[in-house]
This record gives sequence, C-alpha cells and structure tokens, in this order.
Amino acid sequence: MTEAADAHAPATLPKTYDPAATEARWQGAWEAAGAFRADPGAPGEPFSVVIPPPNVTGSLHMGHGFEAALIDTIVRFQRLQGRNVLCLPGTDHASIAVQTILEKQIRAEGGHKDDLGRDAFLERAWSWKAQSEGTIKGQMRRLGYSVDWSRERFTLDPDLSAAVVEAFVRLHEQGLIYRGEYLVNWCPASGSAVSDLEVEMKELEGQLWHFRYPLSDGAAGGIDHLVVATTRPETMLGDTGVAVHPTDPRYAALVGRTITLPLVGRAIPIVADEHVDPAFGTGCVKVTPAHDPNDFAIGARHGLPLITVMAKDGTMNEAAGRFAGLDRFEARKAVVAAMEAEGLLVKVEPHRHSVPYSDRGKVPVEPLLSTQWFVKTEPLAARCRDALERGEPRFVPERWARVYRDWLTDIRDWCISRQLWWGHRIPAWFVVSETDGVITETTPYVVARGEAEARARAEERFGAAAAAAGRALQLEQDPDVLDTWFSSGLWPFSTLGWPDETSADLATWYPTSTLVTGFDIIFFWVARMTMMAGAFLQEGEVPLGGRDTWIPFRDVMIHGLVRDENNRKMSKSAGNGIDPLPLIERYGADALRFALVREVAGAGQDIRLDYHRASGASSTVEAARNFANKLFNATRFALMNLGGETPASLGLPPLAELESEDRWLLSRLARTSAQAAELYAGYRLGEAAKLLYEFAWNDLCDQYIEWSKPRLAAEDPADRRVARGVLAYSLEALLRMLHPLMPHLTEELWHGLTGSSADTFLALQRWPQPEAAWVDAEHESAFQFGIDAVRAIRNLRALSGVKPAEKLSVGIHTATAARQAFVAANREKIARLVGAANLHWEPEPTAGQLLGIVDSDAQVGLTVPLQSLEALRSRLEKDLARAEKEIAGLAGRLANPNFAGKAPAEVVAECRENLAEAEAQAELARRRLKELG
RNA sequence: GCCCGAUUAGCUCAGCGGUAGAGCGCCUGCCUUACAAGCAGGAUGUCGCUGGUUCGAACCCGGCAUCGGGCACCA
Repeated sequence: MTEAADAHAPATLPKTYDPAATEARWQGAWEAAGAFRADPGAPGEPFSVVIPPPNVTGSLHMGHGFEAALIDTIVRFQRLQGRNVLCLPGTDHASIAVQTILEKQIRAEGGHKDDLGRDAFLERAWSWKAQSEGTIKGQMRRLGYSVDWSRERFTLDPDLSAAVVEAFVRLHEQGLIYRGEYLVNWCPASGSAVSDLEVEMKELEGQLWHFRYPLSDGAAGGIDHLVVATTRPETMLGDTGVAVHPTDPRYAALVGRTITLPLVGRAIPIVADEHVDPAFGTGCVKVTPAHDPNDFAIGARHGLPLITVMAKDGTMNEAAGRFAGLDRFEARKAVVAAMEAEGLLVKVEPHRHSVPYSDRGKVPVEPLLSTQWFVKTEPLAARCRDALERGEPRFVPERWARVYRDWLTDIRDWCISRQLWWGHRIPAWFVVSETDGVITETTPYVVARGEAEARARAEERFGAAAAAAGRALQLEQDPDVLDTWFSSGLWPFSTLGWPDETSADLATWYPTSTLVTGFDIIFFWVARMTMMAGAFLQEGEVPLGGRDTWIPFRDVMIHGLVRDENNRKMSKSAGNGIDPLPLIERYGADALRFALVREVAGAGQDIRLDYHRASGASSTVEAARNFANKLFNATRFALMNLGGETPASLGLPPLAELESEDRWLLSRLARTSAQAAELYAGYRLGEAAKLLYEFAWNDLCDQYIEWSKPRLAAEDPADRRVARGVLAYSLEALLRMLHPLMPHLTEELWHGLTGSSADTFLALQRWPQPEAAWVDAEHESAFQFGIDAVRAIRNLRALSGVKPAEKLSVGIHTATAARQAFVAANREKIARLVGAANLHWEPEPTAGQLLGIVDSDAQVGLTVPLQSLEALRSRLEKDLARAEKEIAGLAGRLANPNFAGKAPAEVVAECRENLAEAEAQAELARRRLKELG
C-alpha cells in the first residue's frame, strides 16, 4: 500500500520521467513474481512463440533488439487478450561461428586447438557460452522481454541434444540420411565442409587463362591441339577430360580421341557433353571432376576418373606432382608459369566472374571430394510445398511465401556433417575392427541413440563374423558434429518436450502461433523447421496428437533488417553493429522499443535507425522518449487532479451526465481501442503505435485535458467527478493499450493511477472494453467544431499581433442552432482556451471586429485594435486562393457528365457539398478583404 | 539471366482508387503551475519518368530510369 500512497503524492513526482530505475524495478518484479511463467493448464486459448535463439557469439545488436520489440509487443498484446501465452527464450550454440571465434582466440595466445585437444577445447567453449549467454540474457531483460525463463533452452542442453540424436536416428531409419563421397563446399579456413547456404557468391575481377592442350597422337583434320580456358589454372592438374559440345562441327571428329595433359603427362579423353556452350571461348572445356561441381556432373556422365589434387588445408597434394605442398594460390601462379615456360599459355584475359566464398571463413570455398553425411531433402520439401498450397504457414507479408516455396523447389541435398568439435556429435559408430582399426570410406557403421545401443546393433550385425574371425568388435564414434541448423530445425518442438509426445507443453502449445524472424533466414531456418516437422510431427499424412496441422507455426511474420546510419546491413564482421544498451541507457528501453516498432509500419521493410555514433544520439528514439515523458506527465497531471481517487473508485459516469468533450473522448477511445486491437492482431504494429501515439497526444492531452481542466478543479464535487471519471477511465485504457509497446512505463503509471498492489500487474490485465455504442459521429463532429473554432481564434490572435496575455472580446458567429448551443454550453472552456475576457455568439458578426473563417457557416471575431492588417490580408488572400482552387477543381468534376453518371451517388453529393462550402468560404473571404479596403 | 522490393515535404518514413500525412528539422510567439523532453500558430511536395485503364490515379496495369535485395551462374 505504500506504493499507492507514494503514487498519490504528486509533490514527490519529478517533472521528467527517468526510465532507468523504473524499468529495472519492473523487470525484477515481473520475474520475481513469475508473471510470465506459462502453465499448460491455465485458462485461455493457447498462444505460443518460440523466439529465434540468438547465437552465443557475444552480444545482441540492434537487429535482435528490433526483433525482440516486435515479438514482445505481439506476445504482450495476446496476453492482454486473455490468451494462455508461452514465450520461450533460448540460445543457439552456433557451431562454426563460435568455434571460429575460439580458434582465433587460441591462435592469438600462440596456441592451436589441436594441441589443446577436444576435451579442453570444449571446456573452453562452454565457458565462452556461459559468458555470452549471460550477456545476452541480461540484454533481453533490459529490453523488457516477457519470456518464460523457466523454460529457457540452449541447443546443446541434454534434452535438446537427445532430441537431435532421436531426429538423426529416425531420419536415418526413414532413409533420409545417408553418408557418401561427394563434392562438398570445403572451407579451408574452418577446416570443415559447409552447406550450400553458407556459401556466398562474390563478383570479382579475375582472369581467364587460355591453355593449349596437345592431342596425344598428332594432328587430326588439321588440328593438333585444343585450347581450353580456365579461371583456376591450378586445377588443371586434376583434369581427367576435355569436353566439347556434341553438335559442334569443329570438334566432331575429335571426340573419343585423347589429349596429353601438359605438366602431368596423363592421357585424357575428349568427350561430347551438352553442358558445353560452343559460343563461349573456344568451345572446349577442361574437365576436373574432383574440383568443380559442373565437371563432377560431366565426369559422372562419361565415367571420367576423379583425381583430387588438393588437400583439406588448401595446399596441393601428392597428386599435384611437383606442385605438391604449395598453397592453392601459389600453385596457381606456378602452374601458369610452367605452362608459359612450355609455350602452352595462349593468352590471359581479364574476366569478371563469381567466386564462392565461405560465409564464416571469408575465404574462397574449395569444391572438394569428401565423405560426408547428407539429408535427402526432396521428400521433406515436397510435404512443405504441399502444406504451402493449403496456406500453411501463412506468411506476413504474403510475398515471402513465394521465396520460401521457390527455395523448396529444386532443392539440393543438405550436407549436415561438420569437421568441428563444438556441436552435436554425429550419433554414428564405425565398426573400425572391420577395417583394421581406422575409419575409411568403406568402414561399416551403425546409427544409434547411444554407445550401448550402438554396441548392441553392431554385435547383431557383425558380432558373429567377427567372433568367427577371432576379432573383438571395436567401435568408434564419428568425430564430426552436425550442422547447427540441424538442431535449430527442431527448435519449435524440441523446446516443447519432443520426442516425448506426451509432453503437456507440446500438447498445449504446438503448433506455435507466430514465428517472427528476418527474411535472411527463411531458408536456413524457417524451411528447415518445416522440413523437420514434416519428418517427425506427422504420421503419413496425418499430424500427430490429433492436431489440425504439423506445420510448426500458424503465421510467419517476416521483418526487415535494421540498417546502420549509412544504410548498411549491420554485421559483426563489418563492425557496424549498433549496441542497443547505450540507447536504452540514454532514452529507456520503452523509448527504444517504441521507436523501433513505430518505424516498421511498412510491412517487412528494412528500417534505418538514425543514430549519431559519435554522440550516441538518435532523434527517432529521442522522439519516442519524449512521448514517454508526455505520458508520464499526463498521468502526473491526472494524479494531481483526481483527488486521490482511482479509475475503480470513480467509475464511469452515466452517459447522460457527460459533457461534449467527454462524449467526444469516449467516442475516440472506443474507435481507437477497436482499431488498435485489429492492427496489433494483424501484425501491423507500426500502425498501432502511430494510432495510439496520436490518440494519446492529440486527443487525450491536447484536447481533452485542456478542455476539461476547469471542470477537474471545479468547486462542485458532482461536477468534477464526471470529468475525473472520464479522465481516469480513458487514461487507464490508454495505458493498457500502450502496454505491449512500452511495458515498463505503462506498468509504472498504471500502478500510480490505480493504486494496485505491487504484486498485481498491468501485464496480466485485459485489453480495455469500451462500449461500441460510445462511437458517435455526431458528438465527434459537434466537438470538432469547437476544436476548429478555437484554432481559428488562436490563429486570428497570432495574426493580430496582440500580446498572448491580453484578454480579448471574442465572438463566434454561426447561424446553426446546435452550434450556438454548443458555444453557450462551453462558453467558459472556450474563453479559457482562447484567452477571451468575454465570449459572445450572435448569428452575424458585429461591425468593428477582426474576422476569421472557420467554415461556410461559422466565423470568429476579435474586438481588437488592428495592428497588422497586412498579415490578416495575406491570410485572407491565401484562404481565398485555396477556396478558388478547390472550386475550380470541384466545379470541373461536376461539369463532367460522366462524373455525375458513373461516380457513386455519395461521392457526387459530397462533391456538391464541398463545392457549396468552398464557394461560401470564398465569398466570405472576398467580403472580408473588401472591408479591409 | 530469373525474381522481389524501394523511389511521396530538407531528412527518416506512413498512406496504396475520391484529389497528400507523421516525426525530426524550419519560421513566429510563448517558461500559460502536467509536460520547454513542452504549448500555441504557421510554411513546405508537377507523390522517380512515361504511356494506359477509370468519371476520377501517389494508389491499378504496361514500359523506362535509378537504388537495394534474393536466387541461379559458362569454363
């Protein structure tokens, strides 16, 4: 109760809002109370979100902050709607990224991971993870993320690791995982294979070397050599053929003959293959099946041998002969030099081409033949495509569905093994006793859930033969780990308890309601999750557990990226990431959240945060901070004027007792509440933010509070009680509506306003339910006249140059009885708002007044010595010009017979009204100008 | 090469068939006891160009230009 008492002692409230202490206090209170702990048994329709787990690679940047703001806004809104909400946090182990960081650290210390050994390295990785995770969780708390920390997960947690093993075993049993020797993207920097998605094509200025390859057995048809072009001379050492197009007349006679490969001396065949473009270069292509994906395909078609000339560290191997040991780029120079020395270099041309780079390693990837594990993707992708045909999942904005679908079409198999240590070890055990104690391409293996199961399975298959041969079975687990995205792909169900199908969390919250993520990981993650779900959350075509779908989320909201002040994508490697913390410290988490969300109204567009790196200032966030301060002061004002009462104690007065501004505000409130709910629910969060901003600042503060001020301080208790009731009710409703966007501030102000005890939270209240019947266009337009009249009078005052403090005699002239009644009823309020000594309202203006136009039916007048006729004249001329321009346009339209004939009747009627209005205004302006002489 | 997005006030962006809005910035005047992180008043745009559809286009359709992004990739 001390809290409420404090809140109701306005003298103690400062004039500006200080977010830091307030935000920390509520974050602590929510967490201590377990306010966001989800309960499968709780009432309400389930609503769930699993947050995209950030990598434990350091800290969160503004992009994460943006995503957090979006997710938390959605989640808090749904909580206010009474849904049984789960918002599940977690982090991702980010195999290759973390290992890269650690290896770099170790190298900087002068060591090497191989000297450290696997166990020590992993120990170090875990401590890095603990530190990074701590930082990230601290940042999430600072943002006010309303997640259920009791359900926090990390992808390497024991239960999630068990899920990974289970997934691997089942996919293997389904025949969707296989092991084989293929050309993979090898990243020499990380010493591991990477998937196609981890390769980025870079356009580079390179060179095209033309080599002469002599025919083995002399000239044929006048040709004794072929010229091939290559961007990678060093690979010629592994050439096992030369290809020409089957219909190319120049070379038809040569197909089937052989070339003697220079520098190597190997005889290699000339083959005919459709892949060759006769128009490019000489129309002859060297074929290096072990070092180029296209050549690999050509080689396969023609049975060409695979000769690997490079080792996994990017140096040439023994098969490269005298070039062995050279780095691939040195080897390139050496091969070119050798060819030139032999007179076989025809020419070198500059050549722009795309080079595959490793995303993580930042070096060119090497297509390298190696034995890896793969997921057969087509069957899984097919299920996802079918689901998408049915509209599952629903993408917001819709256009991303196509991007997702296109990627799932013509999808290639997914290389999932990584030659790394940090990650989920592949649950496959090689029966090395079958191959002399070492792992080779042909060593048999068993896939199992653990070593014991592996041993049992191995025993079953190889035990008898081994015993017969007098060998003891010897098992060795595959040293490699799985692609990080393999475990991320299970995230929406592994975090909910899968593979335990009886898990209450899974039963309650799967499928999840909404996935919020960036367009840059639709392939990496969204598609992998749907594919994995397709393998495990359905049986045949039927979703498990009696669900209506196995797709892991109903909606996928795709957001844009936060770009830096120079419009660049933020990234760790570019070092241009913006840290949210300094902005939070400077302006408050609520301000940052509000700014980020308000900026996003254009669905799915990238946002640019204006941010002056040197000063740390951001005018966008500052504007949001100012808004927070406005709300703070509005509430402060309310507390000073409610006489210690609360929304509950005041209640809402009967409609019959309400005055114009009360009815107007409640009508606006009812509209706003309905609209804002619709916008939030439809993920149009930026529009919701703008709508509420306008309601709060324009309607509640600028209009309602200013109009009702005299009543709030009125002598008569009955009188002021009505205004207090309306103010308290509306402000409280506003705080509820803004809570998803600015959780801490609204929680604080709500407690101040309602006097609720510290263990009751706005976060757990309900969305306001104003009566739909309060929406009343007539009351709104009646009051709008008051607003317009006040503005016209103030404008006139400004033009007249009278001192602001000077009280004037003011007239409002209208022939409409209802408007006269409005002025009469609100005389004191209006007089106060415009600084009038007395306010009168006759139908027609009296002589000697300075007049201004409200509309065709109303003028306002000041009795004032004319000081600046010029200002007034130019104002009237402007009014006239505007009216005349409007008349011209409207009259033109009405004169068009097609318009009257084809446009909807109400549009035509409106047009006529506007024309009459404009004509009347023009006439008034002309008269006033004439009077001015 | 294929696909997608953007182009609106000085800046950052909303609006997406009935004749243009916000925030910041700018101009004028105000410390009017909720708020100067504020109040009042004000100015500012051939809505990228070009055809078309329509009674009517910033908004729909076609083309073009510029910028950004994704996918594929010929040595």
